[in-house]
Amino acid sequence: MPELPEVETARRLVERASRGRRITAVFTAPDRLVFDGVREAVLRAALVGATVVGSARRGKHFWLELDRRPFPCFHLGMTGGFHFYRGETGRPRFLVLELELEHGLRIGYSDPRRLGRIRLREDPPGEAPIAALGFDPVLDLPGVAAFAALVRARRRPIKALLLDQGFAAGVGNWIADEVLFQARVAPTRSAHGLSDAEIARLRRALGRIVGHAVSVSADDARFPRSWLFHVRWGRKPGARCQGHPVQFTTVGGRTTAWVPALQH
DNA sequence: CTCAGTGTTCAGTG
DNA sequence: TCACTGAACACTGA
Repeated sequence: MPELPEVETARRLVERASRGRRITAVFTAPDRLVFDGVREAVLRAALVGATVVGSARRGKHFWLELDRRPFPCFHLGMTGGFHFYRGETGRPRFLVLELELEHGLRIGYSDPRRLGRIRLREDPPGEAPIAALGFDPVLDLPGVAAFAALVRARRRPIKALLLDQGFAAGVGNWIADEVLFQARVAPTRSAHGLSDAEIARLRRALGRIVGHAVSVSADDARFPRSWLFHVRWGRKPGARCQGHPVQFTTVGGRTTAWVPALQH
């Protein structure tokens, strides 16, 4: 489920496994889609022999910092994920990239639907596509006044704005729905027409939800029972949240779960 | 067998 | 410029 909290959790796991270690071997699957134009030989030359010194994230993108540039950058799409194992027998299905580290641990990136992307960048935050991202709710959440100005500059439905990575980097479908639910704002409302109080509630909900999800390593079993999250999957007819019916519609081109009795 | 889906980008339209 | 729609990417699982 790679939205911001899942990506941050993946980043921490990958960094913990690799920081201070040299990359001794690289395996790549022949996948021109995920590698987004990066040739295998170029990727291999960039990675083999380099030592991982850290990592960073912005929105749903994260990258490994090496002892030399360029750095490998990852976007997990909808189905990308990391696996940790030793030996070739532990390889996951749909493996796209595998890094073998000097202590023998292998980090495999697999992506069944191949919507993720792996790129090389000299300066990840200063170059496309990361440079075009909006604020990150964990790193950069604007103050109330700045947040209100950003929101009111647009006339799109507020849910479509929340999903726009150029507005808030890292917000995906479930976070957008959860933020609107907890802020008690209907997803179809025009961003331009929201009141000061509604915008303040949206900002607080965004910070609180993303902060909590990150603090529990994106483990949804540890999300509070009151969250809409637990009933939004599967479009179950008759689903209820906090005693009220859940409505499923499409907003901003995405499946949207909301509670009309509580969101106005 | 059919269809929706945790994401993004691009072409086309208004 | 803004905003919206649909398609494309490719596969799983209900």
